[in-house]
Amino acid sequence: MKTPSKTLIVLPDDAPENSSAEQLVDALRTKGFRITKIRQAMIEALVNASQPVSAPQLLEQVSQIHPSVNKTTIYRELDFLADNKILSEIDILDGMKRYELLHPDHHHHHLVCTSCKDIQCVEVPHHDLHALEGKIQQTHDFTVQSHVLEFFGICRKCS
Amino acid sequence: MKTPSKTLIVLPDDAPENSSAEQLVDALRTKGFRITKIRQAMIEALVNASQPVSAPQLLEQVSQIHPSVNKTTIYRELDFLADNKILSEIDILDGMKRYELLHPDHHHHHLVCTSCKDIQCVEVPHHDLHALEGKIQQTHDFTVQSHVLEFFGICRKCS
DNA sequence: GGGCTTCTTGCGACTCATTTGCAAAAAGCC
DNA sequence: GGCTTTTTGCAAATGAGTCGCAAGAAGCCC
Repeated sequence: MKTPSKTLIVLPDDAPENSSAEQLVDALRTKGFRITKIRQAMIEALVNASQPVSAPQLLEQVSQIHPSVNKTTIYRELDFLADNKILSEIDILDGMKRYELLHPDHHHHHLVCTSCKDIQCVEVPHHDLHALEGKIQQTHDFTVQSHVLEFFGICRKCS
Repeated sequence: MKTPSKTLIVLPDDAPENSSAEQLVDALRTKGFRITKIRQAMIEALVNASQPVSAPQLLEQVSQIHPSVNKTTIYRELDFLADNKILSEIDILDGMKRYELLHPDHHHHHLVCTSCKDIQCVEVPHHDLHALEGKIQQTHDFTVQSHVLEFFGICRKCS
């Protein structure tokens, strides 16, 4: 079975980005927020990132363009971007949070290689999880707002 | 639909513990490990815990019996117990790991209340996740070793 | 019980992600 | 340009988790 099954959609590495830095910046400007050099640089770094990035990684990247950026600014900006639904936080259990662009129309999960720490995306059929969440709601009187589903293992390169 | 469905087994709050502190201690002794006062106290605390506990929480609990315990000991002991398949680690995204007894015959997930931080358990039908892992293996050349699946939302008391 | 070996523990210092308060700097707007 | 409000930098603090090492306890044999 070499072709992707109907219930598991492979995200090709060269999938077109569906939100560019300019679009995101414009949306923020429209909402009345200021567009500073650092905000701009962070959004660009995040748009260009091939994998979820951590705050320390972003600090290093942004420092190359704006050598005086402070880590506090990076953290505050990450919170700001997450509050504005531009970023989502993910946790690969290595002691720090990572961030990636939030694509409003598609929600995916990750394959984390425990050897090289590489992170791939997988799209999991959502009706299954939704059905499950519905059952949880009924049997546990619990209103599910979100979930975390990540897979850990060994990627092709490391196996 | 008031009765639990076939695919979602509710774990009642008063479910009998299937591993007592004595059994766990005996198993460790049989494997040749020493049973120290702190090891004993930690196992008891974990057996009696109604929810997954963090290292700082355990430190506080154990301190009440052994006021001189050091946090380093707590962390080392948690690693030891996890290595010996007595504990499993869980992550509710609040910045620290939590631990609970590992029940070899049943694997479950959690419902984390984002308001009061209460954690309930849910057993999720495993064949679904296994089927998914099999597909991931084929389509991504990725050998899945473990996964994390946790649900976040609002519990009955907080709604 | 005494002594021995090895496993555990306490201590102190350290790392590192993340947070806080405050005053200075920059953005957007008139 | 000047004003108001948002952002930023800095310095210091917090808090989880880790490390090296020497002292303390468990289990064991006599």
